[in-house]
Amino acid sequence: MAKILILDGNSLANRAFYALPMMTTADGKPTNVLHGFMTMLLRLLLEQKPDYWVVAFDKTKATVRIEQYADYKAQRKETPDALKPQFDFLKELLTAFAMPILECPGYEADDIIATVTSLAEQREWETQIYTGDRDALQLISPRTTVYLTRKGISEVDAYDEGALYEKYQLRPAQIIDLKGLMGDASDNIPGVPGVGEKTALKLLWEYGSVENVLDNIDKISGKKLQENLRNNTDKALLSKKLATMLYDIPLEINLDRLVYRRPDEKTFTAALDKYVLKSVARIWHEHHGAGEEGKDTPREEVLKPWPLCELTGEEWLVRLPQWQADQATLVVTCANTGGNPHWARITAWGIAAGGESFILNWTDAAPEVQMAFSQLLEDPEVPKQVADSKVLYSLLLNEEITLRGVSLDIGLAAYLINPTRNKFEPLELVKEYIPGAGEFANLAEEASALAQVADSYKETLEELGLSALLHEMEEPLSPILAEMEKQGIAVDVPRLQEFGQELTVELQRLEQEIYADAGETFNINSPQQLGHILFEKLGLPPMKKTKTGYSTDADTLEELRDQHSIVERVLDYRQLSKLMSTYVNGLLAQIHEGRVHTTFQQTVTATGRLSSTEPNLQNIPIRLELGRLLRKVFTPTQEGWVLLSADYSQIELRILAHYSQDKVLCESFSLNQDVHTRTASEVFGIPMAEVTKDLRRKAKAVNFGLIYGLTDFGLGRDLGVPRKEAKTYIETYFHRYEGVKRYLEEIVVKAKEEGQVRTLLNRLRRIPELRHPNRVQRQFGERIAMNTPIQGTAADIMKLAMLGVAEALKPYRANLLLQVHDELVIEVAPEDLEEVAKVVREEMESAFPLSVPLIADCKTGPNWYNMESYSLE
DNA sequence: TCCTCTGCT
DNA sequence: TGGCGAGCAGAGGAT
Repeated sequence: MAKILILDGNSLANRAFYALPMMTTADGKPTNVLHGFMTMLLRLLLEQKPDYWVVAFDKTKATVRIEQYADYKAQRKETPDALKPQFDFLKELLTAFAMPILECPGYEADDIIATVTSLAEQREWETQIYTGDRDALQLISPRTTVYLTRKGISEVDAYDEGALYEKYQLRPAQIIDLKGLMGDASDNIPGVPGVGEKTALKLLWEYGSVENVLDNIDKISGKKLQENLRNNTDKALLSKKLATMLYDIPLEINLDRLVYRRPDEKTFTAALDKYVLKSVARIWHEHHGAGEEGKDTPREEVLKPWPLCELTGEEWLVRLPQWQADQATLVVTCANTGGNPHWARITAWGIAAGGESFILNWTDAAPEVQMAFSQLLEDPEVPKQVADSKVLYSLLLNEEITLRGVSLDIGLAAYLINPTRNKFEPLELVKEYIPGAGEFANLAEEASALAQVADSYKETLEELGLSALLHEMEEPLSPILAEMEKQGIAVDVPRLQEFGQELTVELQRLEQEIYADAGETFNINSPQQLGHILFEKLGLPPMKKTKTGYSTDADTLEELRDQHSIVERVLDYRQLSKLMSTYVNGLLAQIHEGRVHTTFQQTVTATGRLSSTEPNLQNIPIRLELGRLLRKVFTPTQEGWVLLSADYSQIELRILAHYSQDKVLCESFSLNQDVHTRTASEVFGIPMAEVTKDLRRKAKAVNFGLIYGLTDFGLGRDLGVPRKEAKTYIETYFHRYEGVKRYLEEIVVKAKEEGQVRTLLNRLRRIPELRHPNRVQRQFGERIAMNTPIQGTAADIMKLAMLGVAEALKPYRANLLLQVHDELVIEVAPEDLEEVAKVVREEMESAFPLSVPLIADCKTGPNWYNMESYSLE
């Protein structure tokens, strides 16, 4: 994990000034701050060996906080004359030291620190903040520690979550509440009169936050205190706001630029001389001097490619069998002809083994050499470490080689360690542990760099308890996905073209009618132009706005449907045009020899689901009949075979039942009831037999909402009922399903404590949003905390099921084709259908035992549209 | 490259 | 106080 140090320049300079005796150069320039600051900096460099670091400074006096509160920092003493010029000297010195400096007009160093911290959190870096300002304690997290100066600046106290709790019994987010109540004399933040640290802490222990304290004034003991709180609610809330560090300052910050770099010796020495900082120079040369390699060698220099060993054809024929006999661990990378891995060809290999690196030109290799390397790749006993095994499986299938013995997929490892990261190129994977790594000159360097980080990945996986998930689920899934992609699904091209022609006719007709309605031609696909026609020319009432103008989305148009004939036509046009562009044309462009070969992305989603691209076969229309017809074009590849679709019934609600152990929900599944009908019966207080369609629909929306982190707003919008009504549904639901309520509350509390959630199979997702100062962001984090264990566990179970199904299908004439989150699509020879359906269902239902039954329903048919339920009983 | 819109679970 | 159910991919327009 990379480490970043963030220093509060103003705060530390102030501390240094008051802590150290006056020092001056011969011509009278004050230098005590320079001395103190640089000493600290060099010590941190030596002891902490940061990969990245930065000093933040206040830029000007006019801060956004003054706009909020005119007296902000008004009391503050004028900066002493001996300190003032030292800021410029210090910045000059730091620049000579190649230390990154950040300033932002109108904002304080605090806000820069908060912003950098939040960026570092996103990258999951270990973050250390050095400051004398206790406000920074609000930034503490599992990966962020705040070091507060004690006595001058040479001694610091480390505050992590534990230390903070020990000292104040507060969570980091409550620091701003503390300030809100007690204020801060040095910043002239008022707080509540008569409330000091003692009282503020007592109130927070009891009520948690400023808002909650103010909501419960009546319950607080002490008449005077009650009165003070009552008369100063504004001050308390304002003070809290002033103490909140701002994350979203208008400053482009590229964390990569904050990488530690060794200063240019001459420049730095000259600057030290200028300010006569002899002891600083001595420390620098003692520990960081030119001849002293290794002591503080920045990590960017650690990446030393293993020596490149060039082998002749004969030498390869000796070396390859040798590796195979030794069962040597190989790190393997390759280059290919580019484009889609489903048909790209491998051109060269990079190999790292035993401290040496190699390049094998594949295109021109002798057949014997190719054969020897193939054997190595196919030998399950020869462990291979790779960056992206699924792509490698695919590429090797094109060479008619079956890769076996992948012992570490570093890309998948990185995904499990942080499923929200989005870069998985080898260089990015290497940078995680060797931050300064530059571009690779060739494949050998790439392989040797990967080899040097492989163990670090393994350690991190072990620490996070993710090794089993990697080796027993994700890695074995990769070859299965590669096979599914390779197999592809057949598309009835003439039928698709015909469908496209029908759409085209309809589209042209609608287009003309819309132009006639509008009285002019325009681009219907442009929301902007459409908005102009609807709301300006035709005078329809705008319902809502987007960032760039009027909203013209389906909800809006639905509201306006009756007001003008153009509206319905636009809705129809949109539907058809989506089908035409995305599905007809999109699909036709992806067809190779009558089939489409999607790519399943295994490292994209934050929850552990797969995603599907080029083409996306996980969003083929089904809801509306017209779109659903598209499914007719998806057929088995072989004449006479049939498609089998098996999907989990209500898997997410079953997982919720398992997690929450809610009596009603569990009973509902154990009795195999229709869960939405049962919910309607509970919420509306009527027998199940009397539940109407409409009540069931409402209950269904509630059940769905639960999984996503229910809000009355969202439910109300979905059901088209007032928010208040939605609220009563939710309240009644939670009254009847107390276990669910308790579970959802507990998971949020736990997530806040740990800053992360896990699925049943231990998949991890960190949720930095939970400690974001913005409440909207925080609530977003809470919904993630509720949804991810459920959605992620469903993804886990499906992946386990796929491993079982793939194995179970081997004896049969059947191919796994698609996974659509809770559904598997398989093509199968009709004579094997009965048995295949049986084993698929068994594998899916027994993939992972929950405390309620898992049910998979099978359907079968000649294409993906005409599917009929298939049951064995 | 971002935004809006729409398709799926 | 205003803003919001979760997770994705792709097309087309505007910038």
